[in-house]
Amino acid sequence: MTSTLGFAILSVLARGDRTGYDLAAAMRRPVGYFWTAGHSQIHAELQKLLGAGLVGFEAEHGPGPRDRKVYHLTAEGTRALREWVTEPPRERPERDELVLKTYASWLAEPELVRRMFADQLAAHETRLAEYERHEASFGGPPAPGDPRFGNYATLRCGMGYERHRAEWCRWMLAQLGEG
Amino acid sequence: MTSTLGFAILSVLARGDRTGYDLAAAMRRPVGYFWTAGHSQIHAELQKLLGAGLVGFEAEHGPGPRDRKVYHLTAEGTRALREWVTEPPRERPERDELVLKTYASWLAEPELVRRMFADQLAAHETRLAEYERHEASFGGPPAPGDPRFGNYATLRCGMGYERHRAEWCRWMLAQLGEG
DNA sequence: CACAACTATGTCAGTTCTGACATAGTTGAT
DNA sequence: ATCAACTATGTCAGAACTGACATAGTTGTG
Repeated sequence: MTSTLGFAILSVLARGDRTGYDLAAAMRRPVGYFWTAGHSQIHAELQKLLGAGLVGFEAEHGPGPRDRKVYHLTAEGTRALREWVTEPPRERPERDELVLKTYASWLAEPELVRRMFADQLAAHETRLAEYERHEASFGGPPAPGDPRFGNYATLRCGMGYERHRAEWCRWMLAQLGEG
Repeated sequence: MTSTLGFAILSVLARGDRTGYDLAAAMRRPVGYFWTAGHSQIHAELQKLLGAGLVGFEAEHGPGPRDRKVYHLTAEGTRALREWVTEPPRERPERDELVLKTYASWLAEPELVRRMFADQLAAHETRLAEYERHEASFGGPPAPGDPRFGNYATLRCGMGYERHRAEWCRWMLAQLGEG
């Protein structure tokens, strides 16, 4: 019944109480690397989670025309999240615009395709360097019971992904003939 | 104006004329590896492409209560597709349920997490073996102007992806402590 | 002091996407 | 002969998602 977005929100809330605004910020970074949502969607989903009793909030007088609401997991929310975590994931990433373009790339001018992949390669290398700097700041993997383990493990996945993508881009450039 | 799904359809049609049914089959395999759509969405999108003049069709008497319609690219459709191919892709995959679960995995029983990753690893190894068998059937990379190049290049991407994922699963299992 | 950026909430219209429902002829296996 | 699977089209309700609009106090910079 609860959507994956709902569990994404619960995952962030499990690390500490947040406002909807803070949740939206987390949905950009670091959660945005593997799940995204705009703030309008988050406010709507919070209403559903509230209705299902998985989260609660405390209101305080805040900036803007409305109360500031700090959301927290309920006991039931924690239980639901814990159960969801180890259920086999149904979906693997199934939409990838670059791969779709590649599927149709035989139609296009090779030089333009080459440029697109060169740009992609540069972007992947930049991102990998960022991730590596970020990884260094951890100073080794946290224990699997530590919330930081989640961040570290997803970062490692991101690093592997960037390496795989960069390698594929290099392979594509070799196929297309350099320059 | 045309959605990415529209271009996915045009990409399939560029390889030969198809019915909506055939397009839906292609959207499962092989296009489904990087872009998915149900047949209801495909019929709706075909109406839009028709309205935009990017595709046309020829009707013939067919099974079922309605005519069978064989769709084809128009000259304008080919032009639009060719232009789209080398425009920089805006999106990279941004929803990955397994990674989201990993982000919250510190909450769960390590043994259950371990099992989930062992299952994932097995699935990736199976898929990689399938892809490798498929790759062997190509007998080397087609030239970049050949439609089969699109299939081959996306398959290579899939192989790299499965390898990267399997490696990450193995790393996770090592972190969690084997069995 | 002015102005920008940030904090913080929400609505709303429109698009996309999913899954179920509906219909009906052809083909192949037992 | 019967039955299942396949070919082939489409609708529809509802959920998910995007991007714009709306409001307004606080904080920091020049």
